[in-house]
Amino acid sequence: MSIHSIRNSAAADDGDALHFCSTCAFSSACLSQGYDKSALQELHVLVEHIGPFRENDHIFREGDEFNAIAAVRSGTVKTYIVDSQGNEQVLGFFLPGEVIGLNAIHHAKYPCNAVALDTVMLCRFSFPKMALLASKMPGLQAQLFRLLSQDIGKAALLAGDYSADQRMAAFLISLSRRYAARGFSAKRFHLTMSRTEMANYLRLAPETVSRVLRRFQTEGFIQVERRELEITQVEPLQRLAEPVLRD
Amino acid sequence: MSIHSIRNSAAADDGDALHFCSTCAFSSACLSQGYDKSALQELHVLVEHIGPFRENDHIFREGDEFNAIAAVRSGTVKTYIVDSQGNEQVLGFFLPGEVIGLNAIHHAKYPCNAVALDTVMLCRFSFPKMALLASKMPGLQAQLFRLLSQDIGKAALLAGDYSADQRMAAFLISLSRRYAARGFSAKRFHLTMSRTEMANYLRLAPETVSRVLRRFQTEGFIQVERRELEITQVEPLQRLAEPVLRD
DNA sequence: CGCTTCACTTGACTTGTGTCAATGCGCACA
DNA sequence: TGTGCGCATTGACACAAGTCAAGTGAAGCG
Repeated sequence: MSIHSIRNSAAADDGDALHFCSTCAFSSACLSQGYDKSALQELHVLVEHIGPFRENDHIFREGDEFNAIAAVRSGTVKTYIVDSQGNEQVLGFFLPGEVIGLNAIHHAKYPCNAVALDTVMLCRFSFPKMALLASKMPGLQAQLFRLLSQDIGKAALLAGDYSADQRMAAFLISLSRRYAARGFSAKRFHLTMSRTEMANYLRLAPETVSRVLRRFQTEGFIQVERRELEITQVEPLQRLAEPVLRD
Repeated sequence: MSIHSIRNSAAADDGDALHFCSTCAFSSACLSQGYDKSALQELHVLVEHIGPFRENDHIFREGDEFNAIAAVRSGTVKTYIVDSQGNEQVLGFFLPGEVIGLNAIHHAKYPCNAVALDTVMLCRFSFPKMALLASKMPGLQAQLFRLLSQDIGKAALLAGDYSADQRMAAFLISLSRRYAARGFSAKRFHLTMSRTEMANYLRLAPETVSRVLRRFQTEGFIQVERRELEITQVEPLQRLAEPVLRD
C-alpha cells in the first residue's frame, strides 16, 4: 500500500470526516480562520483518509511521482534517504498533525522515502486539486505558503555544529513540545524510533546516543526504560537545547 | 538602507525593467511559461529594483517585519543568525538569480539577517501583492510553491555528518554550478566571502578551511590565490561532493 | 523451555577536527 | 615609505565523538 493506492477508510461516514480532520493542520487552520461551510466542504472533497499503514510499510519511496501531501493523523512517519554507500540518512520524524511530502513539490517527485514506524493513519491531500482550490481561497494559499516556509527553517536542528548533548536535548524537547501541542503528555511519551534511528537523525553514533541518554538519567534529567521516556527536569534540558531550537 | 526603504533605481526606464528582470527567477519563469503580455505587466507592477547595497550594508535584520522577498540581480548576499553567545552562524550565500526571504513567510518576520558581501542589486517583490497575483496566475503560484519546496531540501549541504573535505568540495562544486547556471565561468570565479565566513557556513574552523584548500591545491584539484579560485580538476572534487549534493 | 536474535549497552582505543598560539602577508592610511 | 590592522596560514596539542569489540537482556520462536 502506498499513498497512491487510496483506501478511504472513512468513506462511509462523511460526518466523521470533519471530526477527524480537526486533527489535520490544514483543516484546523481553515476552521480557525472562519471559513464558510461551503469552502470547508470544498476542502473536504480533496481529503482522503488513508491507512492504516503497519510498522515498516512504506508510504512513498524516493523517485515516486509526487501527487499528494499528507498530514499524519496518528502514528509516526520517518523520512530518509539512502546514500551511494547504502547508508540510511534519517531526515525527519513526523508526529500527528505534521505534514509530509512538502519537499516533493519542486521536482514533482518524492526526494526521499517515507516509512511508518508504528500504525499510521494519514489525511491525503491531492496537491493539484489543493493548488487549484488555493487559488480560490486566499487563506488556504497563505497557509500553504506558511507551511512550506516553516519547513525551510526546520533543518536547523541538524545543521549547526552542536555537541551530542545539545542535539539530544533539543530532540527530546522538540518531541515533548510537539506531543504537547497535540494534547499528549509533554513529560512522558513513547519513543517510536530505535536508538539507531535517533542516532542516524541526530548524526551521532548509536553508542553516543546510548551514553548521552544514560548520562541524562544519572544527572536526573530524564528517566528512560527501553523506549519509555519521562522528562524529570525540563530546565537543564531546555538550557542545553536553547542554542539549537532558538526560541 | 533596507529592503523596506525602497529606492527604485530603475524607475525612470520601465523599458529596461523587463530586461533586468530576465535575470530574476520569477520573471524568467513566467517568461519561459509563455504568459501573455498583460500578465507579465501585472507582475512587473510589484517588482522594484532596489540597490545598490554596498559591502556590509544590511538588507534586512532578524525580527524585521516581513513584507517582501527579493531576487539577487548582482552581487552576493549572506544570511546569518547570531546565537545567544554572540556567535555568528552563516545560513547561506545567495548568488545572482537566487531568492532571499522565503523562510520569513511563516512567522511574518525575517528569522535571520541578510547582508551584502559586495555591491548588491536586488529585485524586490511585495509578498502580499505577489500572493494576490498568484491567485490569479496558477503558473506563478506553482512557481512559488516550487521555490519554497526547493529550499526545504537545500539544508542538505549543512545537515549530514560529512568530512571537512566533502563539505569543502561540495561547496566549491555548488558555487561553480550556480555561477555556470547564470552564465559565469564554472572554472574560475571570485570567492566573495572570507575564509572565516566559508568556515562558518560549512561548520568548520577557519584553520580547517585553510588546510583543506591547501591540500586540494597540492593535490592539483584547484588553484587558489587569496580569493581568486580556479578549479583545475572537477572530477575528484565531484567524487568528494557526490554524497553531499546527491545529484 | 531453551535457543536464537537483535537491539542496546558498556568499555577501550583511535582519530578528525577544534583550539591555542605564533607568524606571515596584503592593504589602507598617515 | 613606513606602520598597524585584520585576515590567513601553519604547527603543536587536546578532546569529543567515532570505531571496534565484547557483553547484556528482552522478545520471539520452535
